[in-house]
Amino acid sequence: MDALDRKLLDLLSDDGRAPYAELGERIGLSASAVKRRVDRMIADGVIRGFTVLTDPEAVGHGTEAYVELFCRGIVGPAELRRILEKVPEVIEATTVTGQADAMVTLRAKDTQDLERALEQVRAPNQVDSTRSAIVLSRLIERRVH
Amino acid sequence: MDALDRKLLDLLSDDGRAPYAELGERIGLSASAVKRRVDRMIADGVIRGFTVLTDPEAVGHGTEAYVELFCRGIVGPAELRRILEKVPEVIEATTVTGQADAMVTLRAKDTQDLERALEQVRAPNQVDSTRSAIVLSRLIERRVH
DNA sequence: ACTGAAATACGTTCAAG
DNA sequence: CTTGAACGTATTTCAGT
Repeated sequence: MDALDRKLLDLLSDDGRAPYAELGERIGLSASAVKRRVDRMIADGVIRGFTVLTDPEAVGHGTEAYVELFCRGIVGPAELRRILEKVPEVIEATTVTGQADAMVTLRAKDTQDLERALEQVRAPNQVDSTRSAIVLSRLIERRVH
Repeated sequence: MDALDRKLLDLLSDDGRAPYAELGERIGLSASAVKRRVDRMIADGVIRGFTVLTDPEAVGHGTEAYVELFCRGIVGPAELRRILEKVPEVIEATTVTGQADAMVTLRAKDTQDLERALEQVRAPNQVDSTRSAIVLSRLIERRVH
């Protein structure tokens, strides 16, 4: 992970399908040298993969919400994962510091689907309560790889 | 946006660099038909681009936090964006329903850098207070495109 | 560790169905 | 809208530096 690798990640972040020759041109390397570096970063786990970015609205996920989870007693990460895994609208979940036990990001078609998903999250009796913040507008969305 | 388009997005979500021929094989189309669909989704704005996924730890963003922003008086989205734009650790920011005015996601090298970023967010006198939840462990991380 | 060339595979276009 | 063939590029490997 030197400066060239970081530049490569920046360029791939902008265009994950950019040809190696073009990437090499921008950082002063040949296509084969670029491939070697990308391959090494994949092998080292620095690069986890390549993906497509879509417009959530167009794909039917126009409604997003941040939900804090408060659990009854002590609920471990493994148990939390088992609960949240079953809800397809859960696109991200982490345990966090603070009063809440977990922070969950939900994506649904509309507020009705969001409500249904929330009900599923709250259904297990390990979950005591939730605190939701529905996304109104996006201010910033940076691709930090 | 039919069922085949959705399948294509699912496949590209898993591997954004998958060859068209391979994608076509999986959904029962030729490479050129796949290309036409992908091109159309790009033109329609359904596909916003392709990117690389990295291990935040390996890239020097091991510390993440969700921060609620409470503002003094009425602060518009445009002004909020101007404030948060200046802080490179801010990777996502949205206005939300509820008590908080905005939800901000921060990524930093460590807790020290996180603290510095938080200070920058709180510096403008439009920001009254913040409420942070530092990420301890990832439970779920789904690529919903 | 990088380069450049050679071989293979892929992306892209287009006539035809 | 899709196919399949033809053509232009890109990827991939490897010998040489």
